Amino acid sequence: MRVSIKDIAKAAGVSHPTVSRALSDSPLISAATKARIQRLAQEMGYSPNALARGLVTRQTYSVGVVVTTIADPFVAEIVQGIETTAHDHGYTVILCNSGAEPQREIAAVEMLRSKRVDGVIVTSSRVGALYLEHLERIGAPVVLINNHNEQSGRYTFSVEVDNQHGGWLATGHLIQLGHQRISYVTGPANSSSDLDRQAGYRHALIEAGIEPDAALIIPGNGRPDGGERALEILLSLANPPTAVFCYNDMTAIGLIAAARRRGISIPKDLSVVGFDDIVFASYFEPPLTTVAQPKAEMGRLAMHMLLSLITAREDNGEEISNRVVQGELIVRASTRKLCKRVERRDK
Amino acid sequence: MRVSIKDIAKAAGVSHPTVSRALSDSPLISAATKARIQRLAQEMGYSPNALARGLVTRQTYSVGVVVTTIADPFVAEIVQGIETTAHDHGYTVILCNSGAEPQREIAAVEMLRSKRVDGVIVTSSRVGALYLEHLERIGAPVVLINNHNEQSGRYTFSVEVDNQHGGWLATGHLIQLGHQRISYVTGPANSSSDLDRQAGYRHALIEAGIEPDAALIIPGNGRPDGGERALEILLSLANPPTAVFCYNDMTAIGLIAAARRRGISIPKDLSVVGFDDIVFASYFEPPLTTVAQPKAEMGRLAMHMLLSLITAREDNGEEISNRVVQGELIVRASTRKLCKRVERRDK
DNA sequence: TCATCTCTTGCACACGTGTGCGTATCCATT
DNA sequence: AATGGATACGCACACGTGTGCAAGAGATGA
Repeated sequence: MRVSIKDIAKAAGVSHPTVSRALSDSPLISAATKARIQRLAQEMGYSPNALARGLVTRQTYSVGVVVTTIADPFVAEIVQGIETTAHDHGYTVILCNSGAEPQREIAAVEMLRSKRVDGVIVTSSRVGALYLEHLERIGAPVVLINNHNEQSGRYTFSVEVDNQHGGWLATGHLIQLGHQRISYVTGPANSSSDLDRQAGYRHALIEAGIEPDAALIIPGNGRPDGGERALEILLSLANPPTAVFCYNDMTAIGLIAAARRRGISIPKDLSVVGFDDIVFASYFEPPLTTVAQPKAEMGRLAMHMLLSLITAREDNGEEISNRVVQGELIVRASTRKLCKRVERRDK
Repeated sequence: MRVSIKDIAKAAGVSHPTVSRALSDSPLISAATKARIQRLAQEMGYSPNALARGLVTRQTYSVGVVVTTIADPFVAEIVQGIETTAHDHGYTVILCNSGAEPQREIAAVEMLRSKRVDGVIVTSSRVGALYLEHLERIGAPVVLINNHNEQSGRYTFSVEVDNQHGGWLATGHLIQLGHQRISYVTGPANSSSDLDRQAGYRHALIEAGIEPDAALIIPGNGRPDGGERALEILLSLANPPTAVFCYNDMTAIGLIAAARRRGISIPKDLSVVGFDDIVFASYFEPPLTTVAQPKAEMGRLAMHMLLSLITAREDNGEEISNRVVQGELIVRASTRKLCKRVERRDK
């Protein structure tokens, strides 16, 4: 049978409030009985009931983390950062895979609400207006990762990478290597991160005096198969590019695999840049040039922000604002200088 | 303010037990009031308090999942399987990274005990006797993944891949390709999975009439850097092997990267087999031949087993036993037939 | 008409913990 | 010796929910 503070109270010949106070190290209890009760609790194998405690204190010390799928290594690294920070502050993580199905997302949110989590971190790729409304109903602060939300509510904030700057870095790197015709392979449709990376790409081109060519924007989907298809489209172009910037590393990997099958050498015939710097980026052949997102760091930041929001509800809130972190260009071997090939300038 | 069943009771002009029964669809309540109360609950935005419910029913519908690190894509895929199955049965997953630090593991277990989880799944690489004892103290059933535990307790069982058979498959494949000198690069020290894979390796060699050579067993650590170092050792051998079976894919990747730097061609000069079939195995160059573990499936199985154990506590338990699943050899391009090279037979 | 039975609802308690407030004890001060 | 204050502890209630049991209201049969 499970031992409660009442059992300890009976064993020690005191009342249960005394035990409660002794275990929480209250100054109201004499040092002698405090020590006696603590030893007793230890001996009897007492474990405080977090449910009962949460019921009365209205604090559960647990946070919900909603992801599309934890099997995505990019997501997993973020969650790693979240969990570690949460643990260090005595918080517990409840994991929810939404699988990008709205119905499942709703169910997850309802569950978190029911469990009375102290806060929520969401790293689904897109967050519809309807979903955000549900999120607000939890009645707990919410932090979004890589989800730009225009009107951050009273208690919802976000941590995100500077996608535009990242796109600018990647494209600028290719330009500096001498490339003029540079493709962009898009990510999932309508994602704000895709649009921002693309904006950075355009910005870098214009800055260098290169006219952006709509034909060089090739649709992808953020997954390897999207990259594979993109390469085929790219090759069918009348005037194919000498370099390509991909929405993310997964896309780049697919594209490179397809290129290898077609006998196209990377980076000799085509330079490729990715985005994210997933775990294996340096182990691919060729090692992938990419824009690194500080994934674990972003998880840490999000959790810290959430902790601030949680405690800010009691204290009058210190000012918290959305946080934007910078990606970092990591040059490996999938890009190289454009040289000694006849450069075909259109128009 | 949060709405409780008492608030609904007041609004409906009934007592709170009536509301409780109406919402749980009890046959004791008339259809009319049941409908009225359910509609009222909907309107008032009622969300049941899982804490209070768990306190009285002694069921929390949440399970703890302890992993070394969720950032390991292999682990993440297992957790994906666990979470999906848990969700489908109305259960919630509490995630704990142990980071392989014993102190952290203990803390995690204590936290899970405090939260009164209904069960626990552990997929840390090694589980010491002391740790298992702590685990038992949770007072909830435990399922271990890829952790062979000799004496499974009253409520602890396991799901694991057949490591010995997997090692036999990998080595057999190399033998069939004509290789005679085959190395094995070990995993983390003293892990039972490593010993079992090595046993399968020896078994396949002996079966084929090849004398196992202790010099060909090279220490690794389960990570890429271990594989890189292994390659150097391997090259320094007087009579180097023509093929190598690595403890896992991470090791193989490191080994292949090191080989590339040394100008050694895979699979022309050296055939390489991995283990696990991590997500990117097919995207590496060359695509990796490996023994696939059904990761998501193992997660599913473990969760199903846990559900059985949980419900079996009330019903008299149906018989549950440890489960062993078979890996599958996946032949890609990192291995190939040994041919037309002078074969050096020792002794 | 009265007893019995079914249907519906309320009362009271329990789960385990935290906390405001009252009170008993003891020591020091006047 | 009486008063004051500090110290240490118990009483009672609250958090939100589930459930055994009693009780009231009708309906039905004798």
